[in-house]
Amino acid sequence: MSQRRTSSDAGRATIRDVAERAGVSVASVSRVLSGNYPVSEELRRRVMKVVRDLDYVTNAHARSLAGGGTPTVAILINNITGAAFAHVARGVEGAATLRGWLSLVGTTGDDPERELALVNLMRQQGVAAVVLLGGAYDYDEYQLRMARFARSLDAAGSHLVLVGRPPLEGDVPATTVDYDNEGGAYAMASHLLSAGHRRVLVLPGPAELTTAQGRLRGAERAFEAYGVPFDPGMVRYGPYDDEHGYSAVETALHETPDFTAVLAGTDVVAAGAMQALRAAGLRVPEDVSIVGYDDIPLASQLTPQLTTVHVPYEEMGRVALRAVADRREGGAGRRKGTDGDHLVLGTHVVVRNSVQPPSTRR
Amino acid sequence: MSQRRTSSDAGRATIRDVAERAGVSVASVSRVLSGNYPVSEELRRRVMKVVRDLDYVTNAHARSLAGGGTPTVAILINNITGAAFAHVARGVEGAATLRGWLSLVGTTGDDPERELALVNLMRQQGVAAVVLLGGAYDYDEYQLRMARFARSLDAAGSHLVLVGRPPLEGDVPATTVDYDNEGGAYAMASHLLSAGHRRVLVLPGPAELTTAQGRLRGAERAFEAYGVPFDPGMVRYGPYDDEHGYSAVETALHETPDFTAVLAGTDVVAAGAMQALRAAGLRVPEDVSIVGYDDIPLASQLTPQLTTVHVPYEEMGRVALRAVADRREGGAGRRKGTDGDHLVLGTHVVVRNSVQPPSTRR
DNA sequence: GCCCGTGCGGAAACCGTATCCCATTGTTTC
DNA sequence: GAAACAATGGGATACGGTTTCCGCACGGGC
Repeated sequence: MSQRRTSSDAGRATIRDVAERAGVSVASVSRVLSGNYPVSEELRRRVMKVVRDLDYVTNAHARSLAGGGTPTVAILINNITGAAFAHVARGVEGAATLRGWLSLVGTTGDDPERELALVNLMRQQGVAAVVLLGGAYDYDEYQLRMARFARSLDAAGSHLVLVGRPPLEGDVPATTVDYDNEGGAYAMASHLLSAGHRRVLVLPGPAELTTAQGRLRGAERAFEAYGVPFDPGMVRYGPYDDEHGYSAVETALHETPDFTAVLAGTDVVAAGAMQALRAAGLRVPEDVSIVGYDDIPLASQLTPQLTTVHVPYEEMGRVALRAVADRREGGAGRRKGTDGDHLVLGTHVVVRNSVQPPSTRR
Repeated sequence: MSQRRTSSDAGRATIRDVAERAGVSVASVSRVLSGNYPVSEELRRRVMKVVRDLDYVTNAHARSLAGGGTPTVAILINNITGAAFAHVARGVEGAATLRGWLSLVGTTGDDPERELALVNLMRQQGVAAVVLLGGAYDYDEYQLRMARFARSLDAAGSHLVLVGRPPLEGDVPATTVDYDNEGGAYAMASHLLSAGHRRVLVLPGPAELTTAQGRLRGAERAFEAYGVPFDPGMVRYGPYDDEHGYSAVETALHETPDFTAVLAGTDVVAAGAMQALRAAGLRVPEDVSIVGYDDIPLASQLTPQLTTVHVPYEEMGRVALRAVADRREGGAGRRKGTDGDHLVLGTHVVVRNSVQPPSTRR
């Protein structure tokens, strides 16, 4: 009633149409096309000609129902336009394409409901893996939720991959691809400290986000290592966007104006912070040094170019895909809980022009 | 031989498993789940309980084979990490999600071979539409190639949508969603001219790219309208990236150093140009004014914030999806060549802080 | 009390492809 | 020259759903 095929709807050609028109059986056409069975040259020519004439392509749904089919990987992401995760997506997509895999993309918009709906949708699609990108909100429910996803997917012959999130606790069938978040922050803060900065404004990001927590922890550890007391009053949480960077600096300039450097949780936050400093008549890095995190293209487009922590986002994407591909080839029956299900990639500081020893002027 | 199911592979639960376990027929389960047929409360409860127990989800492939299924839209893009087209992708994806549609993403990497392969792949997937993003290279072959795509997809009950590309000539079953590219460039150039600039360095982009051509044309028209002779020697073609912006300005500072403004084909190019100017000891906008095109987030993150042309990328994505959705609801049999298959969205100048009347100093 | 209409559940026919198994033909070997 | 064999094509079936067509049981009206 709601949907009906009109007779005028030619629809797409089926393998039967091809077989009929070529005067051969359906099985033969299938064999010519998949090429995994010996066929005579004559048959191949006849079939291929009709295929070209009809502009026939096989129906992927039917094919995957019948057993064959292209493996598909689903990429779930909060926000496509975030540069960092766009790079991960590119890594996954690129590696997938290289193997002839397909990639589906869905955005969750930070909504747990949509996340659930999307995971189920992907389960319906029979995807080979679901890759979940981005820092997680560290609510109690998170672990349970992800564990449930992992088990559901696993039971359906699929697999959950967490990228840029903390690994799951316990014996959960999921793979985690992570980077040395805390270590990067440690190195970055050390860089500032060794340049002589002592009063540092820290903008870690949203307090509940695991990446922000790790970056803050790294900074604290660096202060400790340098024997410099860490002042919690210099920490200002807020979203990972330039507006927060701007307003946080603006406020700090009133409340704790003695800082000589800004440790931003993200390059984008650093960009906002830089603007606020400029608006206040302060020069970067002469008056205030500033560093970011992520090393997205923006970092080198700012003036001065931003010293930041390089995170191998694209590589993480590739690694994530390789992990699921390997697991799929190596027999799906691999024992759960085996190692190799938590991969950690390194980070490193990229020194550019936004850091200078503190000026004596301020 | 290559692939075999082990008996230990539980696989996913089928509708038959659910039916059996609930002690009802397969048809009943299907009806409960799709909800388009009256079922007793008792039946619904029984079935839903088993569905939850088994964590069952329907097989999307089987479903779409049998007629139903979620419509899917394919987004084909050169480079996921380009900010502008990431926004279009978000528009498409968001609108798709809103209607319960799915989105597939593929990247072509500017390779015509891959583009062809992907279009065919999407055809196999039976997608409702293929959305092709990005400026096109204006080779002779382009029109033929796209026309072929359009007809193939149309014959298969799908549809081709070109976003940010010039419309196809002749009676081709495709939809184009475009923006007033030339008009935006015209307005942008006029803005510079009315500020008093006469010697303007123009960096339109790659000479063969349709968007670059349009932007250059708009600038020329503005010069004409202002009665200012347009000097072709001030035009420097090159890729849409910051390195080109940098090197073009660097060269120009040697060869034609009398320019007082830079008209960049893209915000990213403008960012590179700005860096080169700074490196040469020139201030923006005091010594040289600079404008971009696209209005991506970067534009407002630079210092000074960039005056640029706003292109409604996300809106274009939404419009593109709406176009295919409408066409699908309104009966696929809509006469080809009817109007409504070329939509043009407006652009406008966003004035920020990177333009100032030319200084007398230089 | 009987008949008929209504509402709900079941059996079966597809959807388009891959593949197993068997039949046929041509080739080789004794 | 016949039999065994390799090569190749065809028929049938399975994949997991949706949907149409039916039949059954139940209830109300006469």
